[in-house]
Amino acid sequence: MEPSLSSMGETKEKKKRKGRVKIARIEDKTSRQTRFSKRKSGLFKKAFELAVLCDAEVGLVVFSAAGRLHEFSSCSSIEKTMKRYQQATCPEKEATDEIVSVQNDGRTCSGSDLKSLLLEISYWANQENLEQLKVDELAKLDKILLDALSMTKSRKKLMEREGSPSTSEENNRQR
Amino acid sequence: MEPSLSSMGETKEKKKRKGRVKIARIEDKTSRQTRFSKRKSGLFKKAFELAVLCDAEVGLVVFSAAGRLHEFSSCSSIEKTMKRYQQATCPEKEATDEIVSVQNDGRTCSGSDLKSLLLEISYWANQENLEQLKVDELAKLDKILLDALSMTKSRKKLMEREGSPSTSEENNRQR
DNA sequence: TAGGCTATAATTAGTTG
DNA sequence: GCAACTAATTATAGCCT
Repeated sequence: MEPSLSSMGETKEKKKRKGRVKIARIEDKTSRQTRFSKRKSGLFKKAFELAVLCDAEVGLVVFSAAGRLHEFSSCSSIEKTMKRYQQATCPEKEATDEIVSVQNDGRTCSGSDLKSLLLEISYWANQENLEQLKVDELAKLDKILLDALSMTKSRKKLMEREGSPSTSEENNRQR
Repeated sequence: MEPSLSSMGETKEKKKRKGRVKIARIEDKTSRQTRFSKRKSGLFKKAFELAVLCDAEVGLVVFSAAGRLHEFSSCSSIEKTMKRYQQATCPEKEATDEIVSVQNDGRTCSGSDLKSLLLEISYWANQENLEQLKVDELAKLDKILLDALSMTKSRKKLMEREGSPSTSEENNRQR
C-alpha cells in the first residue's frame, strides 16, 4: 500500500489526520471543492435533524465559492421563513446593517458590551481589502481587539472569583 | 434519577446511549428544549466552519418551537445573503449583470489568516448567550483574540519598517 | 470527478451536581 | 434549568478505487 516517496523530512507521521482540523480557508481548489461538498451534506443533515427533533423551522442558504446556490428549508420554502424572519426583526429596523456605521473613535466602547465589540470585529472581517489596511485602520482594529481581550480577561477573573455565573437573566423574549 | 449503581460488576453495557438516535420529534418538552440548545450550537458552528473553510457565504435562520428567532450569517447580515438569494432564484429579471457570480474570487492569501481569525471572532459575536460564556469557551475566544492581535501587531511592524503606507509588495499581484 | 473506506476528530445523549 | 463529564455515535480528512 505504501507507494513511494517515503522520504519525509518531517519528524512525524504523515498518513492519517494529524490533529485537530484548523479552521482556515482551504487554499487548494480541488480540496476545497471536495470539502465543500461533503461538509455541505453534513450541514444540511444537521439542519434537517434539528428541524425534526426539536420542531423548529430552519432556513439555510449557502453560496459556494464559485457562486452556486444551495438551499435547505424545513418547510415549504425558504421565502416563507424569510418573511417570518423579517417580521421578527423589523418591527423597528435596527442593528444588523447598522453595525457598519459603528465607527469607533476610541472611547465609544466603554467596555459594557462585549458583543458590540465582537460585531465590530466582524465588520472588519468582511472588509474586502483586509490585506491592504492602512496604518491608522490597523491601529483601530488593534484597539478593538485589545478592548475585547481585556473584557474577556476581566470576565474570566470575575467568574473564577465567584465560581458561579449567577446571571439570573430573563429568559423571556427580548424583542 | 437513577439512584445509584449497586452492582456494577456486570460484564455488559452500562446504561449510556443505547443505539442510534432516532430522528423524530422529541415529545418531552424539557428534553426538546435542551436538545435544541445543544444542536443549535452545533449547527451554527458547522455553518461557520463551512463558510471559512470553503469560502462560502452562509445564511441561517432558525425559529425554535417556541417561536424564538436565532440567526447566523457568515457576512455582515443575513439580509445581504437573502438579496443574493433572490437574485439567484429570479432569473426572470434579466441577464443584465453577472454581479453576483464573481465577488469573492481571487482574493489574496496574505490577508487570509487574519481574515479567518476575524471571521472566527464574528462567529462568537453571533452567539446569543455571550453574556454567559462558560470558562472554556471564554478561554477559546481569548486565544483567538490574542492570535488576531499578534497578527495585526506583526503586520504593523512590517509596515513601519518599510516606511510606505501600503501596498509595497502587494502591488504585483493586484490582479 | 465522484464515491467508498477507515481511522480519528468532533458532536452529543444521558447523567450528575 | 444550566454546566461539567463521559461514553457512544456521528462526521469527516486523507486515501484509494
